[in-house]
Amino acid sequence: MAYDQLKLQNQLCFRLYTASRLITQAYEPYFKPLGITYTQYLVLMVLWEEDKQPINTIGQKLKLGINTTSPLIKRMEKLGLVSRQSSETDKRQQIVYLTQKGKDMKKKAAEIPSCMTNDLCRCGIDPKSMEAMIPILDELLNKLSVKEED
Amino acid sequence: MAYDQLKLQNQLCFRLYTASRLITQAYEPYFKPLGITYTQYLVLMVLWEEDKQPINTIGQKLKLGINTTSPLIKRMEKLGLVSRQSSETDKRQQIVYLTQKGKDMKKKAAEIPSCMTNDLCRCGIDPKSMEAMIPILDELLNKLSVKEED
DNA sequence: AAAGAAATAATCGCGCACGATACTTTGTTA
DNA sequence: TAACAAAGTATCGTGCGCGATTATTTCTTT
Repeated sequence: MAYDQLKLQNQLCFRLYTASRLITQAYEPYFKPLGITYTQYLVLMVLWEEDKQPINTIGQKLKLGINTTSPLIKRMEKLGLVSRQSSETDKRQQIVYLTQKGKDMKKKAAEIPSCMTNDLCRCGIDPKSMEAMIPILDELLNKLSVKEED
Repeated sequence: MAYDQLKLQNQLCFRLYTASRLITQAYEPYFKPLGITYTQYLVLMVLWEEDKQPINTIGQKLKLGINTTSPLIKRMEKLGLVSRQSSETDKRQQIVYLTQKGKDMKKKAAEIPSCMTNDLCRCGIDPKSMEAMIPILDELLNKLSVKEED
């Protein structure tokens, strides 16, 4: 049984890994004109929903470590999308906030999700099937996130 | 509607991306003692199933480009897991084959999938739910792969 | 208040991923 | 056969992800 499970085709992880990569690649044509990456888009979404958040909070929402978010925000700062300043109540915290360019990007990016949905449909992908995965993925993410907090 | 879709919680891509990362992290404790990474494990699985394959074929099976696989194989060569030699019929092709160390690794890695299954169960994750995702992911991967070939 | 623990962030090193480019070998076409 | 197109590979640059370490600030405990 162990040898069977070794087979590539049986691996859930490989499918998730590949699906993630291929969908991110499908997003790419929409991000390139905006001059951002998928990960930067995620950070922007967090900030569009609520501006001025500590860098660590952003990382928690994206489930990324500080060692990933810190340089990520730094690059976004260099692009002029965000800026940061130390919290007055806690000097350890770096509060990240959107610049005007970062705010304006929201309008430019507004159509990306619907474009992506259209693209996937055009490939013959059934949106209903995809939606069926969401609760299962949420269960997986919740359980795995809890595990991380041990 | 576009603004609704912008919200992080509605994004399938983010869930796939995060699930992939968290599961790969869960694998990590098993790979570390073996001195390999998840991606290298994938290459090994391809070769365990059929030894001596062109580097490009390996990449196609993993849906990775030559610009990823080439340096990847190079690192695995340095680790002594694989070796390569030019095809005699087509000097362009680099045939990758397992060394003894690469073959021996199969036995060491044999228990990883069942260990992972156990770990996930211990987190309260229902294997049946996970299996339900596999055909949906396969549909997604097939459709997206076809798109790539355009 | 002083000492130690915890939280937050930054940095380093390494291994992916991937777009872009260049090079060699093979196949095709005029 | 010569010129050109295509296939296969390698390399470079950039941006992640993440384990590990360090530094600063805050909290806790005595």
